Amino acid sequence: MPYYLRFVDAFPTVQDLAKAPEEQVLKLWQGLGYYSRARNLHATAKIVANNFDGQFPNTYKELKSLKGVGDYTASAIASFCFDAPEPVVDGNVYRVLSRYFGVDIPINSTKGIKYFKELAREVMDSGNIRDYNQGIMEFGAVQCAPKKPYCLLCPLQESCIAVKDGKVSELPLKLNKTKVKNRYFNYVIPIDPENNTILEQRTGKGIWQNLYQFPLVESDKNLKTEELKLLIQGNGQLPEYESLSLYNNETIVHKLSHQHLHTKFWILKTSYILEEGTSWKKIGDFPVPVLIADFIKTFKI
DNA sequence: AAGCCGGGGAG
DNA sequence: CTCCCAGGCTT
Repeated sequence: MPYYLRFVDAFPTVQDLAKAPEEQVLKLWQGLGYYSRARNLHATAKIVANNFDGQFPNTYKELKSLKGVGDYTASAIASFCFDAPEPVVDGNVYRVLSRYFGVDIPINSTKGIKYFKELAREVMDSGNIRDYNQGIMEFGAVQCAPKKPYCLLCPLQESCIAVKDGKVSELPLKLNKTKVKNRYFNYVIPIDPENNTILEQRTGKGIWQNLYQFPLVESDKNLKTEELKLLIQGNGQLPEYESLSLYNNETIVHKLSHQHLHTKFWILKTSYILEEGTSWKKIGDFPVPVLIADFIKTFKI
């Protein structure tokens, strides 16, 4: 709610969002993760403002053509906002349908995605699509929960196949475990005599696209001070240092679903004035990943 | 079809 | 600690 309220306060209309700089959008999104959603939302606002005269399209097909709007979101908007008879299939719906009908097709397989969408369409209440769609999702979230669902007091327990077969805890079936990759991050925080530092924007692919961070030295293992010193020798992006010291004695392990980031923060004191740098007072203006935000919070310059 | 993308909460 | 969670895009 705090994120939502700040967001709509900053961008009351689609035009406001469309004309905002991406940095402001990302700053308001900071901490939520999945930053591509913020970028897609921003891109879609521009399309709606510029190509649709500020009017959201009202059909599933047109909605789905918007960036970041896939099958679920297009169905949700079309049904909630325009009363279109489109069934929503989110994680909750997968759970309710797979259990109630006893379907063990993996929900993340091509076959499963198609099967559950068709099943959802068959059982939906077209004449009351808003309440139906929101109801089945809420039912999945509150009653037919992932763990410890309330089967004993469930109004559907007598006709639920999973209850009958004792397979509630096994459904829905999902394939593919994510394997975790270990990465070793060394953030080097330059501090000059005027308390300037250096922030860089992450570009290209991968995590935290377009967010900011301190100069990063990635390695294939944890580094000792001398090893880092060797690596940053002749590194054009870092100034020569008076001192280089490790800030966190314990390596910080920042865990994403698919990556464990073993992180060390190094304080690099320099006597150069970082003309192109960022004043420490202003670093709060930049959108940064939680890992960086947590460091900034604890570090006293 | 498989992989990638973040962070938080529950137990 | 470990386990679990979602929807869309890219490769």
